[in-house]
Amino acid sequence: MTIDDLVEQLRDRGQRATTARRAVLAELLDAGDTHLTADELARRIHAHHPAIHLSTVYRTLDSLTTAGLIAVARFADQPVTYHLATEVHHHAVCARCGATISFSPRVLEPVARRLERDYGFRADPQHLTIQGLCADCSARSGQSRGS
Amino acid sequence: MTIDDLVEQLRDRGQRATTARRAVLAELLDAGDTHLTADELARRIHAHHPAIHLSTVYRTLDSLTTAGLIAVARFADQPVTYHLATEVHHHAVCARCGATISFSPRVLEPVARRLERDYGFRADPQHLTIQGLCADCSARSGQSRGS
DNA sequence: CTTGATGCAAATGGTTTGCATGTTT
DNA sequence: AAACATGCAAACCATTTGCATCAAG
Repeated sequence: MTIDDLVEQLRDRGQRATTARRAVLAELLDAGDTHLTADELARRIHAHHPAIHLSTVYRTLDSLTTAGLIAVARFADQPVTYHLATEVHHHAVCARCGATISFSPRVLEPVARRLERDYGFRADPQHLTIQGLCADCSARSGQSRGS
Repeated sequence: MTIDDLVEQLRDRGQRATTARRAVLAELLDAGDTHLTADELARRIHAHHPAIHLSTVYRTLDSLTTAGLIAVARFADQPVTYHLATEVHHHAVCARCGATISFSPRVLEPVARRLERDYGFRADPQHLTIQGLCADCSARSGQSRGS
């Protein structure tokens, strides 16, 4: 997966390939698994393109999301984060220490089947976040439970 | 489940039973399944207690959440909503028409088992929202999108 | 009467928007 | 050239906070 691939996809969806969009895609590609907020993206982009404004980053993220190139992830109270949509995944977040685990959509298949069977609902979970306790914290805390 | 029950629970957790808290609990009880935003709550409360300030509602919601009496639900871009924690449930939200289905935590058990087995992660999903298409929209799939 | 909750106003922080200008096609 | 994207500053909206006052235990 290269920036040119992404730019091509962009064009295929009828969107223009501007400097800002290339820059956003480049940074997201560079970030790998890491999810970035609009602000973090803007900061990184500024290193190479000081003129690209935060508001443009927001608009760009919006276009790219609409185009289906990137996906949005929402963690608790934190600002929204973005990542390439190349591979869907979900998160398990430890409520105590904040550790996050990524897991495959396959894990949710039983749920999807159940919702389809019971309600005719066709689940298409884009980015789920499941709370809980990671192995370490759950070992350390025994039965007592935090908020 | 009555307001007095709730107030008792509140006291049990060492929190004070103030007018604001009673009012918030009363409205949430009255709302039933409907999830309310802080603003909606404040508006309703104003009918009986015009002096209760929105910021107090926020603080109250915070206390009640900490006390475990109410739970938070986050829908897409909308402001956070609250509901009584009497019974945990999750939501399937139609990405097209916005229809929501509530489903039981039992549906998620296979996922919880899987996360525990694979990662030692003990899931405690407080309020999940799964996107997808409701039966109706998925039947007439391919149309324009409402809000 | 002590601790904690409230009202108010003002601040915060993430995100959006109007408009004139610049860039992509 | 036409359509669209951008920079900037200002608006927006949900939520939070400092502080003086008030109510619950």
